[in-house]
Amino acid sequence: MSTTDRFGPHSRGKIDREYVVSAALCIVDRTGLDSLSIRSLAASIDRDPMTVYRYLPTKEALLDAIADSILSPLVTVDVTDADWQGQLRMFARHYRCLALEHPHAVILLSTRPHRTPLGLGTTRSLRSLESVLALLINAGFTAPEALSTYRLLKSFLRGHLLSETQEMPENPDETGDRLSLALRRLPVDEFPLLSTLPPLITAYDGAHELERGLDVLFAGLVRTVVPAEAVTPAESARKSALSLE
Amino acid sequence: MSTTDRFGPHSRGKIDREYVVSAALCIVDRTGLDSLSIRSLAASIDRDPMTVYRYLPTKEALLDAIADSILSPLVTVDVTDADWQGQLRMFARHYRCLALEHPHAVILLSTRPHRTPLGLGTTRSLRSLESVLALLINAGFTAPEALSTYRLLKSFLRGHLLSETQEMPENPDETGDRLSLALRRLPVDEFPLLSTLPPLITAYDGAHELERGLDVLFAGLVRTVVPAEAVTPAESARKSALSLE
DNA sequence: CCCCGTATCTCTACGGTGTAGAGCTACAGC
DNA sequence: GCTGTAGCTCTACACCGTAGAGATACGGGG
Repeated sequence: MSTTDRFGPHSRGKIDREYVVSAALCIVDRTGLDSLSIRSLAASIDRDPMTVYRYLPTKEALLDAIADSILSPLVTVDVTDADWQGQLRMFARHYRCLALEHPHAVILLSTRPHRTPLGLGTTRSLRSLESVLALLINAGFTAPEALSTYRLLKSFLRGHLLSETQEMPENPDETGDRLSLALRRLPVDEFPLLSTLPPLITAYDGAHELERGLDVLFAGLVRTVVPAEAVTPAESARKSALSLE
Repeated sequence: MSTTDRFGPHSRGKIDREYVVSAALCIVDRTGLDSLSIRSLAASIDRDPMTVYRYLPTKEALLDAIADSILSPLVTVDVTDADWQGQLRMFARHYRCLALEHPHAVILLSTRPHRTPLGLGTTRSLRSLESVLALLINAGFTAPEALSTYRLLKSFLRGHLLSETQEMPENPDETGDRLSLALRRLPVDEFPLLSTLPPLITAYDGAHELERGLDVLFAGLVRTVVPAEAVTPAESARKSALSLE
């Protein structure tokens, strides 16, 4: 029984923190957040449970690391672009894309790190905050406005993704049917709208909903904090039409 | 050992679902969500753990019930008021108020019920949805616009409250100090803004942030979906043609 | 009166969890 | 060859959610 006695496909090679975290993310993607335990993770990397603690001090830290790893490819904004709306839109779309690659982990993104002002902690998220602030200030926002706008965008993104992953259960058809059935069964006099609109409610398009939200948000920002014409608004509106995917 | 053998202060009276749920909420408020277990709950009502299952089928159901009970006093909107912005603002403020009474449970509000389209399930939340839809449609929104707007507002509220409870850790002063210290220690060349703005970042006012978000949102809505001064139905019909696909 | 069905609650037990602490194993450098 | 150390494992503990069977008390019909 020497060291290299039994190597699985690739399982007995070198292990590092990143590998452990990605194995954890893999479990979450395949079988849901609830089924991720230190023990199941250890089994998936063919090690003893306690080995995990060589790389992560605690399960909480593991969850934080997962969230961080999902968001790690998040683009940074082009600070020099005068079209701040376009830049923020790209940023938001990219965030959504990254998040939706791991629907079972979205709740981690919206929820972690907890109890840390501005949700910073990793240098990466600091970088994205810094770049958005710079973008907005370059576009004529005051510092408080820029900060507030960043928070507004981030809150909306979090909430939207939470909503979107809730609206999209694993079996869309069946759930949609059950839902519209349930709605139609409501007392018509008490819920005149809900018992009438089910086809509308059932049809949910997350990408479209995000774009619409961004439209409203940017229009509102232009109205309330940047009354001067920063960019040609027609242009950015036109660009919103052809969305990401 | 008769039925009324030992009555604690008030503990051995009648028990019902509502009482159990409120005991659970009490534990969450006092000692955090993590410390709520079926067993700790049972101890707090001086019963055997299994007794809890007389009233709630599962711990998941308990968490849903907690979330529901927090939101249960949520006001319904005055459908006849032409000032939809004012009504929605009141609605949002009330939501925030209710949520912040239970900071440790905010995560439940934003997160449950999971995998249920529109987050409905309880008749109560249906009622609030119905009333907001009616309000907006009365104000001249088309049905799709109204629905989309409801979702937008709800996403923002969720995200905002998540953010706000993260920004407000239990010990504000110490954390604020640590934070601004950490920020000041950043490499100035890489983070010119962040290492300069800490006083701004440290000062966070959730109520103000919410109002600002609502300002932006409403301004944006006026700009993008209700440019004319409301209500003429012909007009809103025309708008619906070009607005939501 | 007893008897019994039912509602309420408890006991016991099972398989799972995160993780503390000590111990094993294999290799690097002297 | 010896030793320090990095990586990993073993054992154990306290706790968790909850299934299933049993206790206990009570209201109503004989």
